[in-house]
Amino acid sequence: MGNSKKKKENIILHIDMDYFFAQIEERENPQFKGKPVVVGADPKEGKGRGVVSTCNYEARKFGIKSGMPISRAYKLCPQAIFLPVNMQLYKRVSRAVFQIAQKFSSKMERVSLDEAYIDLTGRVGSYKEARREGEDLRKIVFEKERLTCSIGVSKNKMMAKIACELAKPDGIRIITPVQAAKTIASMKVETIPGIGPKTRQFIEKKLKKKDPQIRDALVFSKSELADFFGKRGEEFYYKLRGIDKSPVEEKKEAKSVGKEHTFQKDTRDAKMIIKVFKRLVGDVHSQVKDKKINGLTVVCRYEDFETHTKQISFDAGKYTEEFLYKKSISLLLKFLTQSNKKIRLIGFRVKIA
DNA sequence: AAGTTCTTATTAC
DNA sequence: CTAACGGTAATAAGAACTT
Repeated sequence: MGNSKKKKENIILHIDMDYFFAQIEERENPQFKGKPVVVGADPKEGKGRGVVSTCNYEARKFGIKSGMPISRAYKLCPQAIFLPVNMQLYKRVSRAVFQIAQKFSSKMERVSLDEAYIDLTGRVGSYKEARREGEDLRKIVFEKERLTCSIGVSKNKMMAKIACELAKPDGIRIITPVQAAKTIASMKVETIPGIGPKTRQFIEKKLKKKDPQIRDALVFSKSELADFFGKRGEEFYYKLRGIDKSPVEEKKEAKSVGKEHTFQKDTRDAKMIIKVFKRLVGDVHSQVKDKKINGLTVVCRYEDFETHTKQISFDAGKYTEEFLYKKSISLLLKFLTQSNKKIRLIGFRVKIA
């Protein structure tokens, strides 16, 4: 390759807003600053059923974390400020932030309300320059929105995200290509996107070692990983080595839309269940009424957390709410008939053609 | 036997 | 004293059913 088509060096930036929902609440309510703030379900004196969506660092000092049952968060810190999720507000702020980010490259992939990847390949010529860009972005976001964020820069999406994790909160971290593999070697295998608790447990069994590090998992060959984990296995082989070829691309249209509801108390009250279900169908229908759909799924979680689904397919087309309701209600009723257990959650989802 | 459809498991934010 | 646990979406794998 010693000619004119010298390959441009890939440079990817990952931006992640710090404790996003809670930080916005602090911004809107300065009197919260310095106090523990928890955004999520209503704790209801410790009897609430939801989870923590986001919390600030003061709340984390008490052991509270995202995804934790709100009842547990309440026990850990009953005096915290518990706030409901104000999604409208967070969406508006998210749009403002990423409008700023967009100016740094037209190639941007928003992963969620608070995270995005930006492809700087070709736009900047070096990691030194990329660092300056990142610092710039952080500065502008803070000046315009009074919110802090963290940024990671590296040779691919996965490494940029890991770099960002290391930068948190309110920081920036660059991992150059030569540093990549070595930097992640001592991290837990769950650092790799796609490796969650179940996959980790499987790896633990294979290695006869708990909390395996990435370096430990390097002993597996590509074909071994493929045997263990199928299609994902080959990906893991590369990711464990810091390699990730996935492109930065705009989020595509949703392939399905759904809604779920967890009851305050587990129930078999058909009136109530049907009433809620009807609302779910209506809400989903209003989101997709001008889209062609070709299937639907009904979800039921019983009191013991056992979760089942029933689905039907039909010809792609635009359907009325009544049609969707008629098609789905019979599936829902089967869940009531086929078990005497109380029901914890019901859900309704449609597949977009 | 191949092609859909249905169901569950896992992951991520 | 057991068990704390949302909502939304994607993807993969395998079973079940059709053709």
